Amino acid sequence: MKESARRQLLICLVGPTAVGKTALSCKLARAFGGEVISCDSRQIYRGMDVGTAKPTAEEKGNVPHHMIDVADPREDYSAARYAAEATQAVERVLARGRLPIVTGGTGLYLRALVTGMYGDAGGGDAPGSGGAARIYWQAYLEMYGEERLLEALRAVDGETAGRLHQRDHVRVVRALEVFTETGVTMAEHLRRSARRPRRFETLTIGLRRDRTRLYERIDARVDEMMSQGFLEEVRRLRDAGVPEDVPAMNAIGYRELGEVLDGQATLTEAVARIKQATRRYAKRQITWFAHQWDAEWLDAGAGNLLTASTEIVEKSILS
RNA sequence: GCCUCUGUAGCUCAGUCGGUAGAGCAGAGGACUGAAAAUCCUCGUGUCGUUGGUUCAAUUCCGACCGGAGGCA
Repeated sequence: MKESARRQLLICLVGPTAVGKTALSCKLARAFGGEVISCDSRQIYRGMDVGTAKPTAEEKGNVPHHMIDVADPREDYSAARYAAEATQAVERVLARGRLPIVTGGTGLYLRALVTGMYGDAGGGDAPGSGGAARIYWQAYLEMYGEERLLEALRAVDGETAGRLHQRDHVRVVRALEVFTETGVTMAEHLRRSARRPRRFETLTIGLRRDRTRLYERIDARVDEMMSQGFLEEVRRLRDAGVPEDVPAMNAIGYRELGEVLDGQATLTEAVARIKQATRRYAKRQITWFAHQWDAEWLDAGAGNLLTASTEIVEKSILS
């Protein structure tokens, strides 16, 4: 009975970058016999260690981690692929009778794992990325401009066109791509997926931290990354033939340090911009989780963090 | 010491032919379903260096002073 309740339960640990998720996830995993499922769109990639603050062997201790180092930086990863692979990882953990602790700051990936992407369940599969429709609409944008691109979307899916901004090319192109390839509007896909049951029960703990302190931690961590060889890591990836325009290399830090290697920026400038970009990123994460995901929020700076989170987990496991 | 330029938002600056001012960056808030560390949206009151003068009215014109840059000695 307890077994069947547990089968479905995922513990999720979310929050902005540098808030302290890694440390707590390992402690919780030890306390409950759990395994960590990383939910981070950049720790996915092999060879990107320092700059993504991947948990070190020391941090991990004997806690198994999944969904780290599962792709080559040259690959175009996606939320859907994450959902598929992470689901398998979760199921393997559950099959071992252990508790999956999904930890990370990539909201879209968490949603993909827990609720699934649209198109997953009937109604025609949504297209992946890089298909013919994508290329077509991208070319259309080049040729006719963003205004006509949005008009094209309005003609078939006024609802989505109405909520997207003309300049948000990524989303406008995606919405057109979805309709072109499936014959179903994105708005309709979203409606259907909202009706679909969740794939897992979740209990989400959100970590927050005083903004000033969070930003101080970010700044300090970037300095730490630099002293741990972040620049050399970027050089190594380049030398290994990773192109600079792949999604992986568009990650914070990798692009700025790439410019340093190209002689287009000084190291000092780059470090300052990495810190700034990371702070902005943290703010976007805070906003996303605050409005897009239910969580029980705990102050990561509080002394009783482990006890508080342990209590929350225990309560949900037993209920 | 003298001459020239300069002092306006956190920073770099624009501007007001005299009617208390606005850009970029920084910063803040928000959106978000197969690119998400991505992509996109919204938000600009500040002793206009200080102090006198002229004026109905000065950040704007004039003087002095203080700070900064350059030039001549």
